Amino acid sequence: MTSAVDPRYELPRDWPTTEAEAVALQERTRASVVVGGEVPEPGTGTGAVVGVDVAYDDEHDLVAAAAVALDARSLAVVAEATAVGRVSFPYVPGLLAFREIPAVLDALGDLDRRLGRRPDLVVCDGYGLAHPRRFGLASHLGVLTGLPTIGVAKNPFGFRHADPGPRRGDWSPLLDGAEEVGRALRTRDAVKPLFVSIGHRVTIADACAYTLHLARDFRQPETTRRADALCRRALKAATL
DNA sequence: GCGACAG
DNA sequence: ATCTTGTCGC
Repeated sequence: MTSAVDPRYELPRDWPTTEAEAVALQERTRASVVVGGEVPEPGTGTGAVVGVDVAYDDEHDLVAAAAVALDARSLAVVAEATAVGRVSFPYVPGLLAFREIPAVLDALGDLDRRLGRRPDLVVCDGYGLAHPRRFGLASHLGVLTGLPTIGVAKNPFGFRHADPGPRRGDWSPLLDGAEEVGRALRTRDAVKPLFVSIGHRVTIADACAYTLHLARDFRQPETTRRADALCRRALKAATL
């Protein structure tokens, strides 16, 4: 007998309600992250690369998530899915996953059914291992779904980094003390770098290679741009 | 106690 | 994240 809903896209029963529970869950789940693995070379895969993002309307207590699948080679949009729900957790630095993942899982599960297969890679807006407890949004989503994930953020959070060279592709280590937790990666010549980190089942080199491939025309990856536009539209539609 | 702080 | 007009430039 086949279950109607894939359990890999369901919220765990022990999903936290308080900050203390959330931190404790991160501490005991961080060991499940897999660093390294094989994903198809950027641009040569025959599968789909998925971008996820979330938008909020705190006035109406609404949250809208979007998951957009792009053809790994052409970057053309092949499938889209959205999910709307109630905001269930406040924004707390270090606990972003608990605010975004519920809606993201819903959208991702729907997208999987529409695609008819699992994505090659999921690109998240935020961090993976570059996190106070090495378990940011991208890593958490990866562990829950079992999918390869990466985190691409627009800000360095509290981490240190030297300014990368001026050209697209130039990068410098993102450091938490002496530990390298990710990379500051320049995706466009003379434009502010992005901050890339491993989510789950990928190497940092592949994470950066994919980010560059997806950010061919703009500073941000095409996956993130499409997902961002879609979740904003879904939020407006839900508000009206 | 003060400041910093992904989205 | 979100509140927000025009404006400079490709």
